[in-house]
Amino acid sequence: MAISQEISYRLERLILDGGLAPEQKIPSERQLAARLGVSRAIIREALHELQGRGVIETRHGKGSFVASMVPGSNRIDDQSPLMHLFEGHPRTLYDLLEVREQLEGQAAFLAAQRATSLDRHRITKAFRALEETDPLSNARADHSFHLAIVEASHNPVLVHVLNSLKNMMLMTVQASVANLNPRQEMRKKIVRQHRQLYDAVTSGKPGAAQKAATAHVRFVSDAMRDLEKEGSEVIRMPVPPESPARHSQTRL
Amino acid sequence: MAISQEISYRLERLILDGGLAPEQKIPSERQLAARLGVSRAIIREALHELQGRGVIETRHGKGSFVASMVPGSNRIDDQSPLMHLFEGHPRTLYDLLEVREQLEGQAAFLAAQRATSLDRHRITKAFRALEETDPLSNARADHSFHLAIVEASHNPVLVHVLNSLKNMMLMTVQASVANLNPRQEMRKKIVRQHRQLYDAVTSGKPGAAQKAATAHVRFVSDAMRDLEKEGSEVIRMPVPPESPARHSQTRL
DNA sequence: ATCCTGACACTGGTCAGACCAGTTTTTCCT
DNA sequence: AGGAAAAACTGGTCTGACCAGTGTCAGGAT
Repeated sequence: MAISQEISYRLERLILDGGLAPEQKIPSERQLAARLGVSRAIIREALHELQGRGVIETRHGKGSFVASMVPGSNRIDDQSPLMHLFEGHPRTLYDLLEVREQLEGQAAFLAAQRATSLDRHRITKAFRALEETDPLSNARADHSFHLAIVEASHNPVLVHVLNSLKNMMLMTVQASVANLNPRQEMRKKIVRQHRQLYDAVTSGKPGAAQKAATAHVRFVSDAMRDLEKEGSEVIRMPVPPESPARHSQTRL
Repeated sequence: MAISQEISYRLERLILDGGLAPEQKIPSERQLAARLGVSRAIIREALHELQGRGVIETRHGKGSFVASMVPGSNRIDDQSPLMHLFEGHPRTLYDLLEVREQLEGQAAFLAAQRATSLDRHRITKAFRALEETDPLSNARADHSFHLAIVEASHNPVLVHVLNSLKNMMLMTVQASVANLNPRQEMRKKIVRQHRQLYDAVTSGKPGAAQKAATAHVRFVSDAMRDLEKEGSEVIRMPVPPESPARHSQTRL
């Protein structure tokens, strides 16, 4: 393994083990180079690696600092590189929602057509949980609800594609919930949309289900766009990954 | 912002947009340095940043390569379990076409809305090639045509998702062409569908474009279903992978 | 005494050129 | 033609220089 990678690895370990606290300043590049007996270029490459990973931040003229991580100490290193792409490119959020709008609509359509009684049971369960859940853990309930519908589409490819987008979906759902929930009217509208979607799917109305799903995603997207205009922070930290027992998973 | 970060950003974007496909080799550090007019150290720092977030992989003596990651870090390629599913269960072909129908429709819709003159030029070129090509190499021309439209949607997520389905898409397109082309009436219909799609997209009619695209995919899907009933072999070997000169490459 | 100002000593950012170490291609001798 | 040496790639590392922000602190003007 390259030296720069060994060093980035060591530094990361040091930080994660608590040797270096968040916001704490990291020794200067020249100091590190001298102390570790390597050239400064190597140190810079190692730091850039950590930077790319979001572990540290670097400020010209000041130095490098351990990035302050989210409260809750979820340092579970995300498995999806795309996450990072995301953070840097907010526009991608809307690109994603654009695709989601379509796929969720299709999933709802197919779910309404194909859902078995077992599927409907799962969807109902998720829907109830969503209604009863406090807004805080709402993001996950929200996601579970949508997931149940997607799986009811009985299209493995659709499930797979959307599953690939899981992390990002979680993030957008999270973002939407985090930002939209505080607003009572928003929340009410969203709840109503969920109800419409639920009704359409469980009562077997494909067209209505599709409309409800696309409208829902569209609404969330538009709402976030508005929020952004107001200057609010839209992008949020991802929800810590969970791996719920996925029944469809076995089909893949 | 530092130059190295601008560069890593640009490369990232390039990859996101599908300009650089997974497993594809990135120009050598010295080439990039020369082409971008910066020192090699900068290039290395940028690459280390991308490396840190798992976007690329670097092999000593060989070069740097786009990590085979797909939206959500799940690869939907030959190594994917999906592919195995495929072999044993032709039904997946129709699941795939179901999703494609939707996404191609959306892509066509967006392309009709957003295509720049350059995009239209590319689409036109691909379309002409498609018309002039003999049925044998038609599969690739067909794919290129659809790809040009997808890229004109200017939605990186859409591009990337469809790009990760590339192998499977090629397979289906190939299957369709191989099976449908021999039948004169079929071929004529398909040509007419392509023409409709082309006209709608280049003349900026989103609704018509979407209809044309979904109808096309639907037609192909139905036609194959019919063929299957007749006992013909539908599934074919995938087209040998090629790495066509991607126009985005020049943006480096 | 207080407030500015400017020199200086930090910090990271960039560059040039060199050499080492793997990998691939080319060349040329057998 | 076959195979081994040589050359031409690739990334990995080092050195030393200079530029560009930031902070400090002494000294002069008020």
